[in-house]
Amino acid sequence: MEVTGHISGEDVPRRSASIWDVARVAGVSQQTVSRVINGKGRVSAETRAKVLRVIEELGYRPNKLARMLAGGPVRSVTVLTSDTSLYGAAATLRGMEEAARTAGFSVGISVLEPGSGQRDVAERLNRPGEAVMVIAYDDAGVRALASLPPDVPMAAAVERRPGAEAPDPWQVWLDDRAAAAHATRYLLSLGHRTVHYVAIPSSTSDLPQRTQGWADALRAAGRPLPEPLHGGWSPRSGYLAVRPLAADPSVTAILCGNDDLALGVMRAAREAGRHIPGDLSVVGFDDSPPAAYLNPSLTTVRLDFEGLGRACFGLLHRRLDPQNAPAVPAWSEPELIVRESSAPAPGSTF
Amino acid sequence: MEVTGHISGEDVPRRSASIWDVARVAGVSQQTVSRVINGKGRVSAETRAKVLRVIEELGYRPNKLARMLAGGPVRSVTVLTSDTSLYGAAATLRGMEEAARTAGFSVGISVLEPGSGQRDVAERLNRPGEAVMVIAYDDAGVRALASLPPDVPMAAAVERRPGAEAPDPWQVWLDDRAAAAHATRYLLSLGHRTVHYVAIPSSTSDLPQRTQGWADALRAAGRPLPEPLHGGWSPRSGYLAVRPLAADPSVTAILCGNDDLALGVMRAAREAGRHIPGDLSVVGFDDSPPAAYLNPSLTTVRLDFEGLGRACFGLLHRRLDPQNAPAVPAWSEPELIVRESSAPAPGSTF
DNA sequence: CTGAAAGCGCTAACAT
DNA sequence: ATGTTAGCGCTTTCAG
Repeated sequence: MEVTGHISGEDVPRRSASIWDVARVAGVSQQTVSRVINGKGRVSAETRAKVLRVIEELGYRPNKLARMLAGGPVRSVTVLTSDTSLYGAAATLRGMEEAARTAGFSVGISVLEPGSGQRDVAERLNRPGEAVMVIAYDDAGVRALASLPPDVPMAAAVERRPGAEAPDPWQVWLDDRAAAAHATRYLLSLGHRTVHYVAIPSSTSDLPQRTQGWADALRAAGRPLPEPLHGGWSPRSGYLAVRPLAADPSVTAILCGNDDLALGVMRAAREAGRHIPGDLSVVGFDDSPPAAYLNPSLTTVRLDFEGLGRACFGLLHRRLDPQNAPAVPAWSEPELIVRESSAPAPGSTF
Repeated sequence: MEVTGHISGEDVPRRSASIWDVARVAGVSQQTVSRVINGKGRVSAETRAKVLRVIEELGYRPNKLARMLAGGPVRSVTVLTSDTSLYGAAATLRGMEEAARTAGFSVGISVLEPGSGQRDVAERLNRPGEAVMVIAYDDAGVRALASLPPDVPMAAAVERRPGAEAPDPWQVWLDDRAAAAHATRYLLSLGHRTVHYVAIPSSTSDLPQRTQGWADALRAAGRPLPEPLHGGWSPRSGYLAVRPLAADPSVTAILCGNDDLALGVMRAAREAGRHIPGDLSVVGFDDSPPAAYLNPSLTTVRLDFEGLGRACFGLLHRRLDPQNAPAVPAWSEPELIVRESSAPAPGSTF
């Protein structure tokens, strides 16, 4: 047999270096290596240099698992969310991540399945007591929030629960209700007799915030309150929800629970031969990136999801470390962005 | 001082129960509890029942960290991806998750920052040797893939590297090149003299697959090859990239690197007074959910990202457990979906 | 400044 | 069928 061993047997370590290997090679105690890594406790410059050199040499990387197990500093958060392809959740997530990363936290994400139970949620935590953020805009998120063990340090971005008198101090939300009311009043001000509403799925058993705001405004103005239409999250669901009404000339203004629904609604209306905004005004919710480029461009409520996500992390940070965490950053209130999809009611004198 | 202690001192465990607590209360050894939990080794039905009861009582939940540290079965994957708000990445992620969850793996996600370096990627792994999937459609993803330590078991969804003779067996991809060529030939067949292209950012230093496919088709047909336009990922970037050309009547067909770009392109064209598809045909890439509902609805290349994600996990699974992992599922090839945004060239006799 | 010892919660290998 | 013994890789004590 030829001697080829020394080529492939190039001293490849079977398993990556541990803190002990570094200590051994550097000729110091394992504890000293730990000190160098964490910058805690005083170590002579010389020793530190040597240790760092060996770390480089061996390609040593600390094992997070072990560190956490041993009760090291937390510095990590898990975000529980469902369906990252929805704009609101994705944008909130971005805000959370940015803030967490900036504060030196590493962030992991775990996606909730629609059918996930209580047991399942607990299962996702690496260890009891891990820090968690929840994006609870839909049913799965709300359930996850509810089934989180009470001892875990957490903060959540939620749809505000209607009538919550003493809101959980570890939750943040946008004032969807006021925003929906504002958008509705805007449409009424254009001369529309009433406004129809296509709802996104509710995260609560009660009326969702956006639906309530819409109803608030209609009631306050003494206008007829149509039955809300039930959409999902997708353009397709908006299309299907509105198709039965699309041709009805008495329907002149539709508010949608999100921009994707609005897209489907506009298509259903066009297919029914109606012109937007001439015959029908459509207003969305979210101001997602495509909204400004649609045809017609979409009047919509801009929501500061990223800011909300940053604030949510701010809350968590203060909870974990009340002494040193900076103040929770503010976020923007919802704002109506008027574009091409809304106009005075047909036949109105505006 | 009044005696209120027994009210608040309600025996609340300061820290959650460990396997030892269960063992102690159940009057068995800690190992027996482990056996019950994992269903390994024989335990008498009686003992098992008692242990389970105590587990329930104490609300005991195993600590994943400790389990992993101790070398327990892996059953967990981390997905590295950048920007989950892009349709392609989000859909791939969904496929990966579904497949992994189905196979009994828990999946965590870590989002790559655009500027993340080599060191940073290694940092995200909980322990050396953790199983990883990478979604490498953009620069950050490709860099992460490259800087992954060679010993980690991984699989990746990638844009195919041009000219890769021996493709990595742990990678999956869609044939973007052929799909782009097909879409381009389709436009030429409608009588367009040539086709312009708005590119998404490249993940490689070489020409991206979609750009190549487009060029392939043009060259094969002996048509002029315009300089590709460089877009980003957003509708806005498509809008900005095309605006300079939008009014040019010699531009009658534009292929876009994704649907969002196409949205921006269509708007730029309309603002320049051009009618779609009468004056200008626009074709997208991805067939994202909104595509069918746009005005006009978008002709686009449907890409099976979810299937690709499932296949990617299949690959990883076989790598981790060649004996028992099922065959890697197939995924669909790209398919051109013709809708309203494309039509015969103006003045053509088709 | 540095080292030794104990233990985080769990599983795998040996006992019995 | 169950218990005992080692670690996994790290961070806290506590001693020098």
